[in-house]
Amino acid sequence: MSTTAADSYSISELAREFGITTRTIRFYEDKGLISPERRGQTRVYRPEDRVRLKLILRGKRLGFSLDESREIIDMYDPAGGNVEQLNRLLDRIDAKRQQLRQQQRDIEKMLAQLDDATARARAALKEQSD
DNA sequence: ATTCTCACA
DNA sequence: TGTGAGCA
Repeated sequence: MSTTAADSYSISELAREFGITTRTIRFYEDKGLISPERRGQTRVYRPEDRVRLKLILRGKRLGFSLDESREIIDMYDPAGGNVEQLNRLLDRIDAKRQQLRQQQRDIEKMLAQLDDATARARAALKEQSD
């Protein structure tokens, strides 16, 4: 393992590992999703910070906002089975699914309107040639 | 190389 | 939701 010391990571190590910029990691901290320790001025990330970062990225892939991800991640209880957290996650996924379906309906309506506009424009052109 | 702040999309 | 610049 390329660890610096007692299971800690630097911001650049995490950035490299997850394919994001150090800027992004500091941004997440600013939004309250991660709270690394400080050794003087520099941030020292522990394994649990690394896990949180991984969960943030996972939430992003699922289409969750940082606020949504934070709400879910903050419920994680290292002890216990995290029943409440998992139920919250299921609720959020359900809401996201409904949101996507609504967007899907909206897109279909817009496509239909474009079809309509196309038909009208073509009809108008045809009258020119007649 | 790291931190912070301000501006910007 | 991030990024870039300029500073210390």
